[in-house]
Amino acid sequence: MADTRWLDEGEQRTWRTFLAAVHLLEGSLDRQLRRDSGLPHAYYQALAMLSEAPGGALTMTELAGLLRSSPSRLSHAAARLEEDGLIHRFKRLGDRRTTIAELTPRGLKVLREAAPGHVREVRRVLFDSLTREQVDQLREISEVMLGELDPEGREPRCPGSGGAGDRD
Amino acid sequence: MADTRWLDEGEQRTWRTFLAAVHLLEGSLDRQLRRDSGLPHAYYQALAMLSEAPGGALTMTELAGLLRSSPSRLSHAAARLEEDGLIHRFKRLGDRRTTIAELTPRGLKVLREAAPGHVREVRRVLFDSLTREQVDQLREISEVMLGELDPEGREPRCPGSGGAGDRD
DNA sequence: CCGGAATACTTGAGAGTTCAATTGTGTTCT
DNA sequence: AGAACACAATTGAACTCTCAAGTATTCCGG
Repeated sequence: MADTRWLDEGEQRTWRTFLAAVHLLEGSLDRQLRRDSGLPHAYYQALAMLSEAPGGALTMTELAGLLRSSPSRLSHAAARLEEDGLIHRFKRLGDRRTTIAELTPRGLKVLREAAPGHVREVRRVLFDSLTREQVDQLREISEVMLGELDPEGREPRCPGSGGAGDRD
Repeated sequence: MADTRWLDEGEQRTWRTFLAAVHLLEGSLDRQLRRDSGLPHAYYQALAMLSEAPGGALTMTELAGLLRSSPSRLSHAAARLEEDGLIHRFKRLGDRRTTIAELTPRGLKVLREAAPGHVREVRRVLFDSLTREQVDQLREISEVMLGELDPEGREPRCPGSGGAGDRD
């Protein structure tokens, strides 16, 4: 094991600032969504993905892929969302192993009501203070990271349009 | 309430890619550290901050500030770290309200052993794939975010040098 | 068409984070 | 000095996430 190449001055500053920013950003988003809609950010994202899928429905596996969530995490989330009546789960005839998650009218309503405040928050903590150039830079940097972390590369976006517009 | 300014194409792609990347990145770091040292990333960070503080000690409030952690979170973390013998807590004479957290020799050892693998992981998932320019861009972007999210602006870095070098 | 492997999802336990409430201590103002 | 306030830290409950197992179903090679 060769001796470690530590982070240099610039890298370390970047790394720590980045970690701090991300930590606060997630807290901020989560707090806002919980307060205004009762949903944690991750659950909101699930509803958002469903809303963009054709028919407002996806299999658990598809949804997990889009959210880059473990099956387990999604299962727990879906259980809660279903209990709250925001989605419902069912099986397709002829396939007893796949589960479909579908946005309920109530789920769509909650999503629609939460969306504006959420987008405002996203703008406030991120886009409002970044230049157009920085937004592009951040996308490229994120794509590089994602390439390293998720080589399979699930689709970054959702094709459909059965949903409710771009909810974040 | 004016009608919402939704994210445009570019912003949305940036936002989603960023979220996905960050989510995977945190998972990756946390998994690596837990596996190799038994510590979650947040706890590792606490040890790292202490190791850089003069005397390997900080008050809970100071440490919370550096980690951008709530007092509660830090308290729980400290309880666990103390139970594991990685830090210990005590009061200064003449001040019965402030608590000092101090790295133990064992804590320093654990940190030292965990550091190389952690830095390797940080390089692998981030710095290895970014250009020098992108690292600078990411720092600037993070600083902007941080400015918005933490206007008080705790010091981004630790002054001291009683510790064990730059452990991330 | 049978048996092993892969797939789809769920479950339960354990751990960390958050929020609200609490305790104890120092500070300040009159 | 005494009361009100602010500060430092902790606690417990609720919630989410992770990991490891477990169940059920489908696929596939011989």
